[in-house]
Amino acid sequence: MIKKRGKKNNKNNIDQIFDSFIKHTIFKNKLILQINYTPETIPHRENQISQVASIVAPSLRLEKPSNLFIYGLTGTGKTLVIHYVKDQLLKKASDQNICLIMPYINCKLKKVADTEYRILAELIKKLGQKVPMTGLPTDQLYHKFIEIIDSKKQIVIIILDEIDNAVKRIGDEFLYNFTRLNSELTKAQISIIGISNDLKFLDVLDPRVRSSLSEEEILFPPYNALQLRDILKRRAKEAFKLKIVGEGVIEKCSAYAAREHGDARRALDLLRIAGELVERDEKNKINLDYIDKAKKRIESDKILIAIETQPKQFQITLLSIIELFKKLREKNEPIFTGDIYNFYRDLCRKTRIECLTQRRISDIIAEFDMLGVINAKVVSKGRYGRTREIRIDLPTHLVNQINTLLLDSLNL
DNA sequence: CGAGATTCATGTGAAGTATACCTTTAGGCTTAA
DNA sequence: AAGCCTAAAGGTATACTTCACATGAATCTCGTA
Repeated sequence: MIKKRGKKNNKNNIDQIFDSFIKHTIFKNKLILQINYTPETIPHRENQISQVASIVAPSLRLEKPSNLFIYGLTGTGKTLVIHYVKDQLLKKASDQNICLIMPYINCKLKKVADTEYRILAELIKKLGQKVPMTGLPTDQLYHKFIEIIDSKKQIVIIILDEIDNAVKRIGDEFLYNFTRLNSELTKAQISIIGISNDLKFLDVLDPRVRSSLSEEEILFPPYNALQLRDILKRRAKEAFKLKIVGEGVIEKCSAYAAREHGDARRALDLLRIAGELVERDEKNKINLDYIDKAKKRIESDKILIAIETQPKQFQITLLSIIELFKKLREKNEPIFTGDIYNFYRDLCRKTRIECLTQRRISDIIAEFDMLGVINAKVVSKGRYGRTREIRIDLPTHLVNQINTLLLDSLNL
């Protein structure tokens, strides 16, 4: 989002920008605020850490640990704790010369690990072998996987993050297969750690899968404002230079995040983005205004990135929704699937893009609903049929931003 | 007037198709003995 | 004869289409009070 400047002094300007970046940095170590950073200590999660640790500990004696199911809202430190314990355990295992591997898979990543096949493929890739992204029968991947693992006596702990996402998409059969994998193994043993953001996730599982997956369960409660403040303080101290963080900034961040069900990731993002904004403005103090600015930025950026990476047909569909939404904005009336499809078809005709069926568009709309970009609800309008009632609950400026992004990316 | 039938517009599931990609296999060509 | 390359054959996953049936409340119909 760098503003375009005149071409005349381009070089000078760039120089200036770079120079001020070097001179003006307010960060001591920005990595610390990044979400994938694993700190040396994880405050307020000691309990969970020791629980997880005691559950996976048997692996150090080459015994199969119980399957574990972890759940809690976003930003409650689930992934962080798992990574932490994983690192410690792997270190210990290599000290003791024990064969232990713990592949970590995030099942949410679209086009990477959102089908049974792709999860397996990813898993095999993590183990250092390559498989084609299409063309092979799924059970052949299972065989290959088993072959790799069963080559020696070892413990394999598969970590499936955001597992609820995968199950919603493709059903729970693959979990069943995974849990039964042990009976095919002779030397190695597998156990599974599932992580879910959805607290009710276990209820929708097949009872067989459910009982074997959740031999152990750990709930991660949300952080409260005090704990968030503590976490932020510790990280801010490491991340920023002295006297950068203004009065009350930490408090405000943690208050915001506490309101959003204690999401620590959010609080950290807030602080980091605020820092980046300050830096860009060449100031050297983070004050409360910047937190507000950062809050807006985060919300829009997340959505914009998600949209930018969608396939073309998804983008056209969304564009149709937005165009219709703009027409109806004043009246605040919802949009229906049929309207969208008509608009979409016209758009395709005009731009000579191949046109999908309504059946497919219906699914695409449902996917956008899952993504949270739009708000779709199936309603029956009695005599006038049944349809999805679609609304967009995003701030106007963001809708406009999405609109231009789509026009841009579709070359319209 | 109210219970039950009808209706509409589309949701939704299942099965089929097109595409892109994979492995296997057989034939043909090259090569080295 | 052995080795290597290539192309065809046979197979799969995925995205999409086609077909067919399911939904569910507003509206209609018609018997009854």
